[in-house]
Order: sequence, then structure tokens, then C-alpha cells
Amino acid sequence: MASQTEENYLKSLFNLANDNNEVNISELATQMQVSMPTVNSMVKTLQKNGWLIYEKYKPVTLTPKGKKEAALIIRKHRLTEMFLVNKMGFGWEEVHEIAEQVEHIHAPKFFERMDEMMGFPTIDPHGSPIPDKQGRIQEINYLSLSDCKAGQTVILAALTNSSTEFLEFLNSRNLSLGTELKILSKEAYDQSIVVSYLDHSSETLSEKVCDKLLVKLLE
Amino acid sequence: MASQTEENYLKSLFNLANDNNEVNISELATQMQVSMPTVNSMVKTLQKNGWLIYEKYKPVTLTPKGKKEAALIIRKHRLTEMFLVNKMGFGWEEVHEIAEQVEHIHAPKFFERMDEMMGFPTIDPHGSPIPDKQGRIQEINYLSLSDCKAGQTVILAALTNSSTEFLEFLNSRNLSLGTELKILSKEAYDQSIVVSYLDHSSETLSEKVCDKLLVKLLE
DNA sequence: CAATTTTGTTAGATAAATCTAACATTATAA
DNA sequence: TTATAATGTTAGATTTATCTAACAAAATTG
Ligand SMILES: [Mn+2]
Ligand SMILES: [Mn+2]
Ligand SMILES: [Mn+2]
Ligand SMILES: [Mn+2]
Repeated sequence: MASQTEENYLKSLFNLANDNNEVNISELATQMQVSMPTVNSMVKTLQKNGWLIYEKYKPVTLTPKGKKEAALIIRKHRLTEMFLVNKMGFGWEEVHEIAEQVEHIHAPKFFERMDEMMGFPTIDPHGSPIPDKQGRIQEINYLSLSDCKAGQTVILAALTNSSTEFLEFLNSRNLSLGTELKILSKEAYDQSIVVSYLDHSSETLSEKVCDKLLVKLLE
Repeated sequence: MASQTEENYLKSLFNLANDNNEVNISELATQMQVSMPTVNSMVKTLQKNGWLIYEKYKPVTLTPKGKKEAALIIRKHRLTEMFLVNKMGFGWEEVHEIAEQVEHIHAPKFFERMDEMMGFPTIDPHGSPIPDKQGRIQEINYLSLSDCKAGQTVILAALTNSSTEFLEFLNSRNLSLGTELKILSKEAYDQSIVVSYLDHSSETLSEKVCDKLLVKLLE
């Protein structure tokens, strides 16, 4: 069984993996907020325990076992976030920190009950997919709002970043998942987009914001 | 902030404390399932951090700060157990192991929401009192079923032991908190008691079982 | 009270997870 | 293509939580 520390490394490895499933030591060090020697020694441990493949001076790669374990921790994280929002009344900006701790609890029934009580949700409160019990993730290909054009109507479906600050910004504008946005115009100079939704007849969203909003095109 | 390990020591210290608030190193070692030298070194650490008073060859004593911290961890444990039973449909025999992990989560709002959702319960699923937010415990003086006499009617209110095995024994006899028991007779030889309750017209409970059943006398 | 048992301490070792300083390799760029 | 920068490794130290072996103090008992 992976330690809590190892579990956090596995999650980061899973999230950082590129198209070749590779992760560099330096990226991992940055992500985990530890020094490179710490990562170097940890990847040796993780390899010894069968979670990843490591060769000197090469990027590391999760084994299938490591990938599944990571996905199952992410499953616990996202189920917890959804439970906190749907069953306990938390805001989507409050749940990440709590889930970061709850994800390490070893009690399959606890998470199965959450899952059942919520009717087996497939996405978390930020629109990210919840891996299934086998650790499989259904990847959905949303469009970034930045790539949309004036005249289109879209539905806010997910976020590429779920920091508390960004979520609080969205709260301040009454933006939540499922909101239908009409794109009124797009400014060529700074790529900002003007949208209307609900009782907001005209709201300007900067490129920085639009990049982080994933949407479904209506039709 | 106490480490998870320190938190578990604080809980054990709280539970083992005698009338003079003292705990012996050997008791603590047994309870924590570690060696005496391990406890010896840990109590020095706990003293250094202000959780207890330690003098060579003397039993240790929690400081008020240590006592409060312990009570607040026990509060999280018992709130969790109650939440698992009342809001998530777990049996009273399934919740201790999960609560043992959840009690270490640092997220005051999480436990406050549980508390709110349950309407501020004062006892856990095994009848033990839930300390308040200040770490104060309301001690209730129940009677042991062993000390009751034939002819008396009592209500099962709490347990002195909540091991899974004992809880499963109680389940098998349909005994749960709140059950009204009529004491039909008491065997002088082995102190066993014959009771009737619900649709059980005559059930014999050994002294070993009666010792662990805490009851309220009806009038 | 002296012998024995129980309880507690010290010393020294180990494993996990981290660090800094120094060095090595690989990648980038002048 | 060599100098420089970026990335990665090694060595050695630290902290936390644990252990066993050896010893010391306190309590119990004959
Ligand atoms: Mn999250
Ligand atoms: Mn985590
Ligand atoms: Mn319990
Ligand atoms: Mn615990």
C-alpha cells in the first residue's frame, strides 16, 4: 500500500504525464514543492514498489499499476468534492482542500456510499471526469471559450483551473457550470470576449479567464 | 499542530487517564501497541510541545491544552461515527475504523456541517458523549446491566466496549440503543440475566455481556 | 528486608521523507 | 562546436517514529 506521500506523488505523476506518459524530475519537483534530490530519491522508491519506470537521466513513466492507483485516488478526490457540494452544501471553491485530505482515507465502502447517494456522478463540481472503479477515465473534449467566435452560444461545462481565487471570481460574476453563454463579440486586440447570460446582459471576460473556461457548443 | 501520531497518543492518554489524570508509560505502550522506549521518547516530545507533564519514573498527565486537544479529536471521531450511521446508512459496527482515519482531517467546517446536518447530536452511535466545541464532555452516569435486579425495566443507553465482535453479537440479538429491557431473573451462580424485549420473550445474557451494557433505569 | 518482578530509561540502530552542497550529464545557444 | 544553462544525481545531514538490547528504579512478595 502506498504511503500518503507516495499517493500524492502518484497523483502528480498522473496529472503531469505528457502524450508519451513521461514526466521530468524537475516538473515533478516543482509540482510537489520539494527539491530535485527529494524527487530523485522518491522515484527510486516508487520504482522499487512497482509504481513507475525510472532510468538515470530519463523522464519517468507510470506503470499500468501506478496509473490505475493514481486514477483511483483521483476518483476518491472527485467523489469527495462532489459529495461535499451536493450532499453537504459546500461551495465549489471550498472543497479542494478538504478532498486533498479525504482522498487518502482507506475505506472503499465510504466512497461507494458517497457514489451511491449521489447516483453515480461522472463529473466533479469543476467539470472534471470521475474515474470509474477500474480507474478508467472518460475523456471529454470540450472547447475553450477562447476558441469560440462571436455569435455562438455555448454552455459552461468545465474548468482547466480550479483555484479558489478563480472560483471566487466566477462566483462574483454568477458563473457556474451549466450556464448558457451568448458570445456577443470578441476583441481582436486582447482576445477578450463579451458574453451575455442569465440577467447579465453584457459581461467582458479577459483572455486569461476565457482560456480556463471549457464549453460545449450548442448544436 | 499535532502530527497524526501525536493525535493518537493524545486520544489514548485522555482515555487511559485515571482519577488523578495520570497514565503509566506501560499502559500507554500497550494501548498504542508500541514498545515502552517508543512511548518514553514520544512523551518527551509531547511534553516539549506542551501537551503533557512528564517527570522521570512518574506517570504522565495531560496539560489542559492536551486534554482539550484530545477531546476535540474525540469530538471529530464521534461526530463522524454518527454521520456515517445517520446520514450514510452504515451500521454501528462498521464506523469505528473509518472514524479512526477521518478524525485526523483538519477542516473545521467539514465537522461543523456534519454537526449541523445531524441537529447537533450529543452522543455517538455507541452511546458515548460527543465533546462540545470547547472540548467539554458531559458525563452521564449510567448503570451497568450487571448491577440491575430482577423485576426492573431499563433502557439500553450505551456500551462500555464497542468492538466489532460485540456489536455484531448485539445485532444478532436485535439489541440496539433505546431498546427497553425487562429483567425477568438473575442467576446467582454465574450472574447471567434473563431479559425480554421487543419480540424476544426470553433471552439470556452472560455476565460478560451485561458488564458492557449501560442502561437507564425506568423510574 | 531481601529477592524477584514489573516498570521505566538509555543507547544505538533503522526507515521514511526531506534538505543543502557539490558534482555530472544533457540540452541550448552563441 | 564549445560555452552556458538547465536538468539530474550523489553524498551527507536532519527529523520523526519506530525497534531491540542492556540497564536502572520502583513495586511486590515471600
Ligand atoms: Mn480538487
Ligand atoms: Mn492529497
Ligand atoms: Mn469509535
Ligand atoms: Mn486515529
